[in-house]
Amino acid sequence: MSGHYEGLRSGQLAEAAGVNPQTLRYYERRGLLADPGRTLGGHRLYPPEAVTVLRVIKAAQRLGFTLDEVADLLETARHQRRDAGLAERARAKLDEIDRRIADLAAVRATLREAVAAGCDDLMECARHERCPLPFEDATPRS
Amino acid sequence: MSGHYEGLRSGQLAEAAGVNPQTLRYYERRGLLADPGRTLGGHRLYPPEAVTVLRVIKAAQRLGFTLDEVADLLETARHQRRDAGLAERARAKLDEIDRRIADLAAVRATLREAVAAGCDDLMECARHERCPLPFEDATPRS
DNA sequence: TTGCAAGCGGTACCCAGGTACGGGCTTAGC
DNA sequence: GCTAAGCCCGTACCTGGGTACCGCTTGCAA
Repeated sequence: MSGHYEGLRSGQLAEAAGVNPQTLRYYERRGLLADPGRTLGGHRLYPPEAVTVLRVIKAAQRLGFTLDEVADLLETARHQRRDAGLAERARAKLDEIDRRIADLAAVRATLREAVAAGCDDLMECARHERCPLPFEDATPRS
Repeated sequence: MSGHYEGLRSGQLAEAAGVNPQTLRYYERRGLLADPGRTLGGHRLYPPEAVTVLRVIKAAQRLGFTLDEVADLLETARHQRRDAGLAERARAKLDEIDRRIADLAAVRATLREAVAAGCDDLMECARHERCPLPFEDATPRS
């Protein structure tokens, strides 16, 4: 019964989840982590499930969701709403990622052409026509 | 002979190149744009070639080069050095882009699996095993 | 009981690539 | 000569995802 509390201190949670302790406070401010309980002295005391929440956050980040999107996803999950669950947002994110891949593929093609054409000096290429580099203004496209 | 100067004022150059006038000063600070001449009153006066330089910068950015890399590329071009021309850096950038595409493709595959598996709630998935989402810690891989 | 690590809140800083603001000058046209 | 627009410089702000520093308080064990 040594007067210590149940749960994890911020340092322990940070350690367990592999993040910086400061990041916990940051996530709390951003609404990703619910306000934890406190000891009498005001130190944070997290329930063990917090480790899972952090792992979920990191997994979602790896899938390309921003912290705002993750906060939203968690909020939806907490309130059992069905308005736009993970599946739908995952589909939207898939489209986004497909677009990013397409953009990168276009850039890759251009770079390949530049290498193939033997471009070796940007300014030179810009002057002497017939260089594959896209000097004309960007097509906004969005 | 109305007493006005030859060349472009910053507003004209910005307009011609499709950038914000503030961006010109920013590029100057970053070493991408050489210090232009000045009028007697201290206003910048750019040679017409500056438009080309700006187009080159924008083209290189579109190809995924950072401003520091572009500054380097232009510096190399100006001094006629052969130490690591555009071609070599373009090849390095190609590899970088290939890696980014591969990362995105992996994320895409995971998202597809999650959608296919019918995941609709992050926290639920994290608890009930057999969800394809990568909750285990990231493989650093770099 | 006392010593010291760990945690507290608030604020500032980091990266890139810009953009905005404000007070005061210059320039161009009439 | 006058006026309006344009430009000067310095500085602060923005996004996104954190990280660091500070002086002070708590927790806990020897």
